[in-house]
Amino acid sequence: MHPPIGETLHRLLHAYKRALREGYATAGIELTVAQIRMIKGIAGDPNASAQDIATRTRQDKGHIARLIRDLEGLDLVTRRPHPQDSRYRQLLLTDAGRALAERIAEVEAEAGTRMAGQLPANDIERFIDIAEAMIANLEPRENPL
Amino acid sequence: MHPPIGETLHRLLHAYKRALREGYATAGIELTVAQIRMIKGIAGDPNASAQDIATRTRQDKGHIARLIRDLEGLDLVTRRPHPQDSRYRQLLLTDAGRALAERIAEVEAEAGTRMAGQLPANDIERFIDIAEAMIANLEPRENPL
DNA sequence: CCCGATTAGTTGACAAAATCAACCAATGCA
DNA sequence: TGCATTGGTTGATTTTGTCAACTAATCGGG
Repeated sequence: MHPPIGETLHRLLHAYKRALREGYATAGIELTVAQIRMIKGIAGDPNASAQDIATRTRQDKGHIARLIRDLEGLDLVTRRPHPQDSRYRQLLLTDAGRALAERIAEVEAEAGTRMAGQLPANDIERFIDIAEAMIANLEPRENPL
Repeated sequence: MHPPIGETLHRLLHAYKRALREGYATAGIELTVAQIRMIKGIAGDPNASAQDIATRTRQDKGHIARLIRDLEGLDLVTRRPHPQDSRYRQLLLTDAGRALAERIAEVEAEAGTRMAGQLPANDIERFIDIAEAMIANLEPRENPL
């Protein structure tokens, strides 16, 4: 039988986050999962603004602002004003931040491999595609095409 | 391209929980997502103990104990001692609890339908199967067979 | 039968994650 | 110029999750 999808999702993300935390801990990375998500977000899109990341990850901008502030305090991220529009603050990783991002990528790849286990790569791709489709279904479309 | 699976999972559960909260709110159900998970857990397995639910949902037993205490305070759940082993406390829904569970099921079915969107039922089942497989991969097996 | 180990449950303390609202500064536009 | 909008910051709070200590009940071996 198929368990309800909601329960499955809860348990899966829970298990995955636990695996990540363990991986980070053994790698000596002392950041929270949310902070690490931020690092990855900035690494994957340099010069993005906090607002960009907030909308992309669908998270509260206040929450994001605090995460960035903390990461800046740890000298992992720097902010510089946008040359044209000084409301924005472009986000960049410091050297330490970039080095950390690489280590994070390793840990995540490991966790991902462990999670994938014996599943064929095909299934994983399919899983992600379905998940993205479901996200799109859930999101209130302001600009339905 | 495929976004990293971790990000996808985060966003999916986030979007799903938001959809649930909205559904609960419009249905006039004033409980948190975690409390509602508990109600469902008890509804689906009457006479289960707190420990049963903790292990099944992989959640901290202290967390579970508090949720149950609150739900009992709301007259949605009752506890009675196990006839043979008085360490256990069997969990049961009250009449109000059962009535609520039905309304919850409706809201969740709706959210599930919305999330599934145009996706064929086939894909959804496949998704759940893959997710369950990944959970199994992540869980530390104490009894590897 | 007794004693130590185990198990279910409770509680305290806390950390992490998320939410909501108010607010300021810079920008864009009518 | 005046006003709505946007990016960002901060405060307050709620929800969720984690770890540890503790009680009470049960189990199992000597």
